[in-house]
Amino acid sequence: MEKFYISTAIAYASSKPHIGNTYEIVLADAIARFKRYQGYDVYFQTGTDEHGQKIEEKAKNNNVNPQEYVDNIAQEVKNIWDTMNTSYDKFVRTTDSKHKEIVSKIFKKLYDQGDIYKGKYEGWYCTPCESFFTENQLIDGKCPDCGREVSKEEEEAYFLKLEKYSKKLEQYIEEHPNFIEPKLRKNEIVNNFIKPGLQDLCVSRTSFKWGVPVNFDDKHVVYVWIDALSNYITFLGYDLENSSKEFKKYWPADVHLIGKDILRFHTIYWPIMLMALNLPLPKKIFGHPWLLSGDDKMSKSKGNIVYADELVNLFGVDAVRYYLLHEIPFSQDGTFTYELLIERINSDLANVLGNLVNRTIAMANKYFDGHVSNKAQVQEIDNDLFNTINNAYIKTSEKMNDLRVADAIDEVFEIFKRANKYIDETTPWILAKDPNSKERLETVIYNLLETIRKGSILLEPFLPDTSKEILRQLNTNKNEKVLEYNVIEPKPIFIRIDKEAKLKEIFS
RNA sequence: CGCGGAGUGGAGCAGCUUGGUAGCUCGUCGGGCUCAUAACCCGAAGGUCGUUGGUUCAAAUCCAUCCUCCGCAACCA
Repeated sequence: MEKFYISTAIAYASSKPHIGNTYEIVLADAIARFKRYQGYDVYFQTGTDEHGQKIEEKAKNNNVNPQEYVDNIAQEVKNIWDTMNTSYDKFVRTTDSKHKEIVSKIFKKLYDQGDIYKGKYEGWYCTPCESFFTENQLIDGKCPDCGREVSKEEEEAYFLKLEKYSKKLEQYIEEHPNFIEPKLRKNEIVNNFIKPGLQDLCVSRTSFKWGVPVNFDDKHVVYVWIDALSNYITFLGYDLENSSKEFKKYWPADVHLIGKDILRFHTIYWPIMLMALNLPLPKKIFGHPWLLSGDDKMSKSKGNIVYADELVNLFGVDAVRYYLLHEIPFSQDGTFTYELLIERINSDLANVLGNLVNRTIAMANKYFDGHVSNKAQVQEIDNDLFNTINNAYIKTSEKMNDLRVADAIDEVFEIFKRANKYIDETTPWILAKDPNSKERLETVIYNLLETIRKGSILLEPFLPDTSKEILRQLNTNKNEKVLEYNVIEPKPIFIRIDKEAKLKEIFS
């Protein structure tokens, strides 16, 4: 069986993730589920990034030790991931002892072979704040935090030789046009960083303690990104000499799904680390766009943060999943508003899908007491329905292969739209009035039930609960063709929402 | 002149690589139907495709200029 390894970036455990951060795990989940459905042996990894200065500070401000702080946030992250019904195989945390051990080993190995060397880091130091700043971080030449004078200082630090691998990386990117996607992100990276020339990266810190110690020089801790990026291999069982079977099976990753803001780390530092370790590079780094709140980036200072669990309480998991998966374009930022969410729920989920299932099952009950079998009274008019179903699988697969998830969902919904039209074309309520049309009527209802069954199976990667609920009402379990249906009483899957009333409720 | 992207009917987007009647979803309006969640089906209105110029028999699509918005510009993650 062919393997497929997909990862999300590990969430930084400094605060609770908002709906934009949650987008990534849901997107990855849809891809992972679809690959499983296609028969791949999928490994899906996510987790939290728990070291670094920010976390140390946050913990201090909250009067807890850093470990307690990240334990708490990691649990919150996991809860949200679970609330979103995501099917990750492993939830990793960088404070894991085995992970830290391997990171230390990696650091030491790179040092021993000369890819990491000890040098001097020069920067502007603010004594009261005990922090270093770069030239362009300064505001009017003063400390950006407190506004006081800064002085030029040097400190010892370890550096990773990026320059050494620069040409090799550039060549790799050019030879693998799908390595960085979307394409515009590739241009940003190549033009802004690689072509002008890479400077060696400072990969140790002495200004704080919360990290993986450099085991041969304990004043230093390993730069969090070295630590964080390693998660993709350490938790799979990578070790310098004795890597696990899982590692050998699943590495290299097929897709690292990440936010566009951390592309630099994944397309420059990470590949170079891997080259230095003599490991193959991941096949694809996909930098997805952001979900904006209205027209603005979500941020605490703007007070426009929306959380996934709040939305789930208001609208249900699959409505939120649908919105995230369907409304964000491939390479441009998407927008979140309650108005748009409610409109999508009403028009797509309630009207097109929910109502279709409801009316079909209602007819099966009304005309046949729920017992419907294939009477095979097929007519010319049925063929277009059958074609739509067959094409939907092909088109959905194509879109998913390109990671165009929003377009893929549309292809699934083509099935449900076509089915609604089929009802109008075949007019079952008229057939029901003529006893001679009984078998044709049963064939029509049967065709509809089969269409809905197939559509809901294809829908599973995107809306797993909804898929399950539809199959429950059809009273069948899954995959192979059903010869005789015994449906139960229909129950609305998505209720239409009164937009004005709901908005009033939310904002009051 | 740092690099790159976007500007298409009321809203959100596709089309631009390989020029040739401008497309999708939602919304609006009209009609149909009644199995169903005021749902479903059909039809219509609505766009000089940011500006100006060029290439061409022909440009949303190629070239140039300008305007507006946005992303990236390295050691916080």
